[in-house]
Amino acid sequence: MVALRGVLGIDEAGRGALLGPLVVAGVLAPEGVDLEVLGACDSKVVPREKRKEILHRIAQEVLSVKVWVFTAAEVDDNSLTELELRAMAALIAELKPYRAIIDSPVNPRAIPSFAEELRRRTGDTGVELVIHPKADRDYPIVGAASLAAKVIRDGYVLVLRKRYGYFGWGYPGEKATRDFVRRWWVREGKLPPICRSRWATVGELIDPVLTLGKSQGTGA
DNA sequence: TCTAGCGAGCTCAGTACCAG
DNA sequence: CTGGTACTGAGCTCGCTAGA
Repeated sequence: MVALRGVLGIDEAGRGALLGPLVVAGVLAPEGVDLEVLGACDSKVVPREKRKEILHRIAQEVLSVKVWVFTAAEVDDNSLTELELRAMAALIAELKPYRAIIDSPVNPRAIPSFAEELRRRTGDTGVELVIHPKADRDYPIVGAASLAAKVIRDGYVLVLRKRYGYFGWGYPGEKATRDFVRRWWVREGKLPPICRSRWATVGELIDPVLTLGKSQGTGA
């Protein structure tokens, strides 16, 4: 296979979610392609229903769009940073970009050690690593990856809803998500298989007595 | 009515600091 | 030197408000 050298943007979706997968996406494009014109930007400012349409346009102009999906069980067994390192190293190894621009998943002070570890894992690919906080906002190629990750995660969520029932988008702040976990716990006596059991929120949801005790203790 | 902007509240991980 | 804790900052979405 002939390597198509280009710029790779990497971003993830679902990091803070309680239910559903963590998705890491990479978009490889030739340098010079104006993805901003196509709508590539920080996915947080794009309405959910428009993301798919923009991604479709972007996909027609880039060399490759790849995603890695980690289940809730995998998130339970590994740190989020470890999983992201794994996906990023695999994306770089497979797509062989000359430059990879990554939305930093770690504290700015931790970027040097994160970059060193990623470089160790990518070996002698010669890739230039650019790790930047809020890169999805500042680099259209990372914005495109951000959109891809969110669209793919949304797709997974829709499939999971069909199988397990409605649970919102899986974030702790959503009532639907919390209600779903509570109901499942009451009905099944265990956590749903799509739930990240080590999240602190889970303990509060399935142990209302403890939570009540805590709220009573801190109140009044 | 729709969209954009901002803040709130949730998560985790890395670093710095302090006590033993 | 080691281990625990606090702080900081990254991610995520939702909900409210203002303006077009």
